[in-house]
Amino acid sequence: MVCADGMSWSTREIAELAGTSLRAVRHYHEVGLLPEPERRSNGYKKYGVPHLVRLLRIKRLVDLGFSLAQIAETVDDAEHPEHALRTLDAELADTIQRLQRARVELGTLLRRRVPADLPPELTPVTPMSSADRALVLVMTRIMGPRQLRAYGEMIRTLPAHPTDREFDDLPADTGEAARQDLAERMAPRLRLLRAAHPDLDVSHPDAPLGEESAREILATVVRELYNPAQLDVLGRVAALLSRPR
Amino acid sequence: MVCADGMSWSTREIAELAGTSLRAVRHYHEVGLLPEPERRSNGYKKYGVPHLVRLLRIKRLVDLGFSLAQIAETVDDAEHPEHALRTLDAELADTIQRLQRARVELGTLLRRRVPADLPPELTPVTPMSSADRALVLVMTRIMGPRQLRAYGEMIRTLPAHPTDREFDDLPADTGEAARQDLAERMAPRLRLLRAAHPDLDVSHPDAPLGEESAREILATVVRELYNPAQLDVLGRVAALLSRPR
DNA sequence: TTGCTCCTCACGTCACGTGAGGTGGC
DNA sequence: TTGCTCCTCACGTCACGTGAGGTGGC
Repeated sequence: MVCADGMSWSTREIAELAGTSLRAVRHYHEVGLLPEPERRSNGYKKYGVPHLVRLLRIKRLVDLGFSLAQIAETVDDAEHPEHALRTLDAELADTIQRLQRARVELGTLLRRRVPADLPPELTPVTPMSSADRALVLVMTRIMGPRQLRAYGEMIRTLPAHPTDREFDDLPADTGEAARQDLAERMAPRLRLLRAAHPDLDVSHPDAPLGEESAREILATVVRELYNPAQLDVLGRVAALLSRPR
Repeated sequence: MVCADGMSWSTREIAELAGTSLRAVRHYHEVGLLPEPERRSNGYKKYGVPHLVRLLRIKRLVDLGFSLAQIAETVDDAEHPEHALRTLDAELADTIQRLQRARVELGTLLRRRVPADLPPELTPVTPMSSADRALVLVMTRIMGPRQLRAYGEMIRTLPAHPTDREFDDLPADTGEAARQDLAERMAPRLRLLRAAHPDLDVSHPDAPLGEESAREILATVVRELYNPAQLDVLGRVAALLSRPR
């Protein structure tokens, strides 16, 4: 490939020289970013110095994070593309923030060894039933930011209580006496929790959906996540809580 | 949409509830991540609570950065997918590093208001000719890390010199006397630069390509970037430098 | 003849976006 | 009849990756 007055390169060679792939070079031809060079008599492409320089310029801008469309606009005017640089910088800053937030969550999930389907700030110290996890997941879309904060605070600080397991494992055909008994043992604790977290009140018009539909959705979800006995207990607890003690 | 025993949602509704797009929901059907719900009599899809919960789970994992293929593998087993979490975390860390490096470069480019086609560590304080810029770009691929460091150090600390512009603007038909004169005025400075940056020596077998091809490529590029008079001056300078003074 | 490199289609990837064209209930 | 929502194809996006099938010089 060495001639008297210089050198020329094959597609593979120029790709390797520039540190990109064969296909990338061809792709830059296809989109018109890099002109096709002359051919040898056998049809092989014959790249020269100008192609190498342009390819290196393209690669540099690609590595910085520019799209090929942006490169096509900026690579030719020698002036300093300040606006493009600032825009890209802002986009990168955004992306980095998103990824870092994700990493913070991943780190918390790994440290606490909890299931990955809930955000850590809504995950209690003690394990949850899958119904409870599903409910929390729905809550993240139903509640407004203020309610969610209160909800998270409650969940994270929730101490284990004997009635938790009892409720989670309640058979669908539990008798009325046992249901009433469980409700009466759950009520005082829930009363305390509500008093400790006043922002939890659903009537705060904080929600993104409006109170009406939020209530409706919540009711539907609860009805499908828990069995009849559990639903009955929840009803009894609500009745106990609505009566001033 | 409210029935006696609960609620069901249209595709648009469930998408909005979950905070994703209509098309995303349909895409999850297509790839088998989300089962299709039953239809109403008119063929409309009728989503229930299980769909909502699954969709929320998918969205959560997508937001964390998992691919749909990974989600398909992990969303079903309730156990803590530690390996997947660690792998993703490492990938995110890598990506963040890359983006941050790009931002550092962008910041330098913006502060120094220099053309974007060169890495800042190889950009001098004084403006360069486009031929010089092209040469530097090629050097980044020809030199090894050690040489590049020396080269960058030299370029960044390079003080302006009257012969710079004179060389850049040298007409192709410059007479011999003027060429010799310019070469003699350039030589002392280049001798000093070489002495100050010993690692610049091309015979360091530091390069990724091997010394032989590096020399060849460099020669070709130089021959195409500068005009005959400039090349002649470079030859005369080299001759002067090779003679001990 | 056997490898090796080069060439040109052309479809695949990933996670959807974006119409096109048609139906159903008010 | 007019809007509105829903439906199903099916092609487009972005920056290439990945063969498939053929040629040319040693």
